[in-house]
Amino acid sequence: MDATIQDVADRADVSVATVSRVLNGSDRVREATKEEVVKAARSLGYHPNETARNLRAQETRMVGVLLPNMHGEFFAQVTRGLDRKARASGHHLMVSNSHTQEDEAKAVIQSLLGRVDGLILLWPRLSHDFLDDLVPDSLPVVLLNTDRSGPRFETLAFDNHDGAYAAVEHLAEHGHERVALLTGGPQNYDARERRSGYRAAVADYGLDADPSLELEGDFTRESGRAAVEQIRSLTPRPTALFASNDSMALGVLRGLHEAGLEAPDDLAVVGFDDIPMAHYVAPSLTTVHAPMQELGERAMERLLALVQDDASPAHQTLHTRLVRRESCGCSPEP
Amino acid sequence: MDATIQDVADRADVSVATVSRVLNGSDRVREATKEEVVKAARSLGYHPNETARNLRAQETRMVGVLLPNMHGEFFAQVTRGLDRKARASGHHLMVSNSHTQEDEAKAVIQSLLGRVDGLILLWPRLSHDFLDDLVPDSLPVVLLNTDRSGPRFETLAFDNHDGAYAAVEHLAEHGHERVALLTGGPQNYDARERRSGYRAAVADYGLDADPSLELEGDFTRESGRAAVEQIRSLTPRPTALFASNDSMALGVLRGLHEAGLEAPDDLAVVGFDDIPMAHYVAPSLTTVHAPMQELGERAMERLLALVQDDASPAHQTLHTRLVRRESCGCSPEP
DNA sequence: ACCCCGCATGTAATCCTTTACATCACAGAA
DNA sequence: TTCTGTGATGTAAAGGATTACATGCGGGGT
Repeated sequence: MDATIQDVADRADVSVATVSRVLNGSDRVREATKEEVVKAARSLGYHPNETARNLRAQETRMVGVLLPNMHGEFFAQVTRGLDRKARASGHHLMVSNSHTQEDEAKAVIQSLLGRVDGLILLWPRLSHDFLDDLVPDSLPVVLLNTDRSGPRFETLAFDNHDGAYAAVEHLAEHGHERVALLTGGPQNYDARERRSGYRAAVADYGLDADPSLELEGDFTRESGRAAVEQIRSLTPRPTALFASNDSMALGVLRGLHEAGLEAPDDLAVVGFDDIPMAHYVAPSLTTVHAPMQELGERAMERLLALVQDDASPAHQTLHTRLVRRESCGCSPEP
Repeated sequence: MDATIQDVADRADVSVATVSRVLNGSDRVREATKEEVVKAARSLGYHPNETARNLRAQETRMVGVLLPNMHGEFFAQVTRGLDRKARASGHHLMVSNSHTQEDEAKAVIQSLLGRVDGLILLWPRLSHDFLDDLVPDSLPVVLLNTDRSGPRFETLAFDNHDGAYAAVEHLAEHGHERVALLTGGPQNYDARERRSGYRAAVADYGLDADPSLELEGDFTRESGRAAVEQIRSLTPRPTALFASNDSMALGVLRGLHEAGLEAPDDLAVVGFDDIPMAHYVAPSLTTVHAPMQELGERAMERLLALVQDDASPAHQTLHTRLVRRESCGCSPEP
């Protein structure tokens, strides 16, 4: 058994209150006593039991984070932002990824419920009502990249519509008239918003509005790769493609390579997210930069404000911007 | 304030003991009482305070995980494995990534100390002694990809030496005689082991043992990209390269592309890790498969065994195997 | 008719820390 | 000398859940 504060008190021949005072606030305690206590604690290898502390303080300084199991790099970036901010204010992250089923996610949230001071959920197909009766009113929640309806939860999302619009606009400026879309599935919030940006740009620039140009993907690399087959079978063949995220765009580049084709000559490609890998493929990927790390940082900032009762739930949007590289036909930016 | 077990007991007109019994073991309790309690709990939106539970049970069912801030995809894979196993046995992950400084890591471990049942550290430059007096004896620890010396901590690592050997061997079989090495830095355990595998193969196959063929990298994509410059300035120029991880290998592919060169014709490239992206670049990357997710799963399994006192610290190695794709000059496996 | 046993439930100790309040000793003032 | 104020330290009550042990009630055996 680990040493308790009582053991330290005994060893230093003082009461537990004095030990606690020395170890925390260093209230007025006589210098000699202080030294005695510190010595005793060290010699016993004493570490305060955080659980008891948490129980007493009625806060855990822990934040629950729920992530979907896709999005390798995307996920890593967001987590980094979360962790940075959390640590800066002495909080810890309890992460849970790889939940696919709704009931599984439900179980995870349930099990997190009594242990965390707040919750950050990245869960693109979330329905609000569902959360409403799962989470107690007293628990602050920040939702990332999801529908911003309810007044109860804070939300934070990328400017998906404008980003997608800019991507398609750029392809139109390159002279493309048949621009395909690779979606991220009908359920996903980001995917729906990006599709609406695509459609708006198609309409505004008078591009070919053929519904068969909208191909269904699921945000995985593999679905991007598989889409190449479909694209080649379209007549007339599209000359450009907007993929709703970078993973799929990279899959498309791979698919093209396997078919002996190449971007941008055979198909101009633009992605969304600007994951680090977008730099490093050949040709490098033109994409819409989404500030993933900033998303994490802002989310944590806001959550901690909510926890400390310094704020009430709001709804923010993070701006995106197009990054021109090779896959659209530009020469890369410096 | 959230409802407590006492509130539920009052509402259901029973004692806290009965409530606890109903909510947990469902000991022998009269059916009618049970229903009454459940109803009361539901109507109050009661969730047990996990902190109190943890204090009483003397365990938190939480595991601390410390990761370096590099290795985007690598990290994600390992975490996935950890999470899977943890959740399967009702445990939670407290992760901390992006620690770079040693004292920062120290602080993180300190702050984790009273809150977790065990620790999993992925920390390639770790020195054992350092941990020895930081972590109390009673806390189980699993070290990943690090030096396997002490008897106190469990360790788990890839078979780096054999994997690297197989990679260089394969390049030799392709007929290459000047095979360069891109290292992961002198401090890093994985990097050192992989270098020793490279050297062994170079010796066994009578390849050019020129020390200037060993280039220093740091496991980042950028260092791979930068290495291309150096490789081109070597005389005679190496015809093949073994990069100590996939991130750097991908950087090399990118660097080649920028220089108007291409693998495998201008330089055959083999990596290490087999991150998912290795499939998806063009040309696809021949690499040594390291079972990252399995590493995570095994680590968690072992840690939980240690926590439950079902085991004593051991030292395991996970086998690696070469995956032939395009960047070495092979045609890809089916 | 009496006793005992078992089932359903209650009482209270315990986990470890923090902290409001109590106490004690001593110095300086009257 | 006695009283008071102050600084250092101790005592004990939370905080919320689990659980060993205690209690009380009713039915079955003799």
